[in-house]
Amino acid sequence: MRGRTRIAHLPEHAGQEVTLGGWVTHRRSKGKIAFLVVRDGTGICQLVASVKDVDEETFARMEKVTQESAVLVRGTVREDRRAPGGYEVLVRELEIVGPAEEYPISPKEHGIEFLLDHRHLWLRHRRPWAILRIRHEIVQACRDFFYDNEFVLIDSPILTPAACEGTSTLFETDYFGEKAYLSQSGQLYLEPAAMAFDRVYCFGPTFRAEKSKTRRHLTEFWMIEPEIAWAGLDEVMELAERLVSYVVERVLERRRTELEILERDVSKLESVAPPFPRLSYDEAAEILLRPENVARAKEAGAPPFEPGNDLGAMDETILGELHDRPVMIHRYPTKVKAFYMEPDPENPDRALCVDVIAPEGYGEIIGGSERIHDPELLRRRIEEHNLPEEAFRWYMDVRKFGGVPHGGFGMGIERVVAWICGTRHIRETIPYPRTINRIYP
RNA sequence: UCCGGAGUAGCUCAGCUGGUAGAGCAGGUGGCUGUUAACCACCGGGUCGGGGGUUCGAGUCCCUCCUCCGGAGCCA
Repeated sequence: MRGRTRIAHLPEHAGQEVTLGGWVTHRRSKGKIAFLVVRDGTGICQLVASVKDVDEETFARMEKVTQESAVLVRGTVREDRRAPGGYEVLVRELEIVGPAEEYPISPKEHGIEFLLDHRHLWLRHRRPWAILRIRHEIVQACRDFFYDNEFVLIDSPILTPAACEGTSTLFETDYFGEKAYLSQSGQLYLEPAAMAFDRVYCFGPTFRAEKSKTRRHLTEFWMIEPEIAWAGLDEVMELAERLVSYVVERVLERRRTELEILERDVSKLESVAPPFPRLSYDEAAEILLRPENVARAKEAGAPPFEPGNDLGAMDETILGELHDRPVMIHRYPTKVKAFYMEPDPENPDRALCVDVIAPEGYGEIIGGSERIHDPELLRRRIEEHNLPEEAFRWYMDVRKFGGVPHGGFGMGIERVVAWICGTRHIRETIPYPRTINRIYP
């Protein structure tokens, strides 16, 4: 609507008459004076009307308008420290554009199931507002980072003919009579593109039919995946720490208000800067096997760490707590990792891979590796993993036609948002979460 | 899939050793000239998750199924 002032810009209009459009969040009437708090997506603003300043009908509307009704207001902006945000609008005219029925989300507490059932309305509230604006900043920061570092955006397909890392966790769908699967990673498509563009990345939704029921899992989540030609594990790790540090810095710089709404302890984020501590799997294993850490895991009821196995949630928490910034764990046992990871030439039982573990128990946010570039080794691995060779023919071509060392990683956006926002559960970090038992709204 | 917990008003919950349903918020009506999740008074609101059983009597005890929550594994 032309001439509408948005609430975020009210301070620039102090003393002037403005038109606001917004939704009513609270109504407080007090006899001959009435207060309305409205929200317009950019901020919140208190409206005030006194019975002697407005006509009878306008005052009656102030007192009657229901929560979440859409209103259009004309009035004068005034600085007043009693108003939330420091500015309020003295109402002259109030039009109820879209009246609201009885609104289900009341100002008191609600359970998570109820809120998720009403996610489409819950989005209007402060906490989702803050989290999703930080998500927006994180995504934009990633895009800026890759642009500034000369990465080319190569989006990967979502409908795919075969698995990247095994078929058990794929969503299957029909593709004109053939089986197709929703993508669980863009990586296989990025590797060929890295040979064409040098540095590439993709960013899109990925789908995993894992029956995970934890606060770190979604069945549909967004992943940002860079891939670089001529890169080894060290370059992959450097890129990861630079990206994560840049993202955190951007949020601290531009989303202070949102972090305050979430009551995030920002001192925990301010220490995030390169270099991140690097720990080999074997060094991590040594730490996890110390008596105090074994006892700690036992106390929490977590399964004990077994050397040679992947790290569990508790193991990641213990390792993450040792540092004030994300920790990078590299060179996991080859057998617990994906088929395409390059073995360490110094110890082929270890893969040239890295997981980045966020602090404060938020767990793995990045998984990456150097990729196998020798065609014969890759062929053997595909065979060992019982993967259909035919489906990987084009992937083999990356090695057959000028194979070079290359590597990259995937970063789960929602986990990064959860960590930076300090939200306990990942389902709040995406507008419409998809979990094992939720596909509504 | 496994382990633990919970389903009672629109929402969040209380309801003891079995005796026939309650509070706050939300909604409605009225009052109040600076409220801040405003306040005060009054009013309406329930197949106690479904099914079965024990009992004179079940929200409460037993069996069973369903749903959700927390955690594990798997992963980003």
